[in-house]
Amino acid sequence: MNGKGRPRGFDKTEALRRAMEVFWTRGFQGASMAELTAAMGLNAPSVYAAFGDKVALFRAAMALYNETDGAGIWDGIETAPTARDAVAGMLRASAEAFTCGAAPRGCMVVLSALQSESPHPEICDDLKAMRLRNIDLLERRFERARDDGELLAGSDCRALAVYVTTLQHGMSIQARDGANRETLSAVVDCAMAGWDAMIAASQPSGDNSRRQ
Amino acid sequence: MNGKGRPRGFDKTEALRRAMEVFWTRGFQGASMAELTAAMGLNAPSVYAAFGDKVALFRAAMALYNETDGAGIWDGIETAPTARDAVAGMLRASAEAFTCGAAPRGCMVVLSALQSESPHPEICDDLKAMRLRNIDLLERRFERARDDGELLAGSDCRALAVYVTTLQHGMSIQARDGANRETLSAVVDCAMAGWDAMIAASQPSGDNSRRQ
DNA sequence: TTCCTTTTGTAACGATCAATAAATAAATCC
DNA sequence: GGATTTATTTATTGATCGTTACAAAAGGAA
Repeated sequence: MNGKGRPRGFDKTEALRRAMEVFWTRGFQGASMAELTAAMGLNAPSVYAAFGDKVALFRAAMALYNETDGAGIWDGIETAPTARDAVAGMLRASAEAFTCGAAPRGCMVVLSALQSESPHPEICDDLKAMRLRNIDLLERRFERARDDGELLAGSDCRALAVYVTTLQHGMSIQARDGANRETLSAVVDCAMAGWDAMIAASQPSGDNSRRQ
Repeated sequence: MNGKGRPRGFDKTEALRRAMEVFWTRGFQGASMAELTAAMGLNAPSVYAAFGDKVALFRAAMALYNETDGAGIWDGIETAPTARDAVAGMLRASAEAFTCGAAPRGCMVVLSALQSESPHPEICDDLKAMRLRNIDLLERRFERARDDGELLAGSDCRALAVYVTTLQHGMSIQARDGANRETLSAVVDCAMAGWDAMIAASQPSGDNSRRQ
């Protein structure tokens, strides 16, 4: 059932990689099908036949991103020996990935569809779910570190996880604004310099009333 | 020369405020003139006569944002008694502004035009310039704190300024993802808990070679 | 009143948007 | 070889994009 009919005349993965770069650079809304098909070196019907409509094409490109350029950023969270190493490794991997060669700056998950109330909320919901999953991943790692004694028994693991991802999201914007690898590394250095004091002070939420 | 001709039949500032909310929510690209004019309660020719084209309308809306919802976030940087107070005040003001009433979540400067290579790079450049100006503002405040002895003589003020703005940019994305005021406040608590250790460790850049 | 200026509503402009119909081309299966 | 199936090319679809002619409407100035 496989080799029936005229064979496809292009490399599907390579075409998807080019589409990914366009989505990554311009965002979902900013990438027109005309530009996408041109970058893929195809005519529109070939794209629609191979990937479906624009939303499906973006989802496939997003999946490819997670397998390629986006991989390796969050992979070390579970395997890192300590929570501190997990955070430092993820942030330093981000600093590298966000300023890597000719690839678009910053993270595709953060930058390619932020306007949730768009004609295609599905796309934005997908990306949001990925971001929230990363928070959960960090939170679980911190809970394990709390069980291991690396973090205090009263540590607010959720708050720490949100803090770290907040910084990582901001790094994507800095990268888009032109920050180079040294600048992003300096940001990570700042964060890690404060880490020990941060986890020493982290407490279960409740005294937010002292907000000025 | 003022009262000549037919008087305008709408409140220009009120109409601009409604346009601002649409741009804030949908972004520059995501906001169509059809939706903008509908939200403003006007027909297209009235909008073009009063504000010019879409780019000019966005710039006017951006200026209004800086005077209203966006005001008060960065105002305290120079006047705060210490650099620590400046950072804490700015971040806490952001946490409030990003989760305020019925207003769109997050910061319009960060969220409304991130795709720099768009058909309208001018808009993105404007916002980028605003963000870089905030970094400079923080850097200068930190330099003053260094002269005052609050920061060490060898502190890397630029790196600290980029770190703080990175966190603030990330907070906009968290707000868009649904983070409430307590969550953002907890992020600020984390940052401030690490602040003293961070400024104690901040050194002039140069040993970034120990990046893993 | 009669100009003169500006705003308003209606309707439409060409361009671009995502998506597709129809016809041709190239492979396998019988 | 003939039939079938899939891919490619060309051209086009209706919808929406930002923007604007045009003429009626509403004020001050003569």
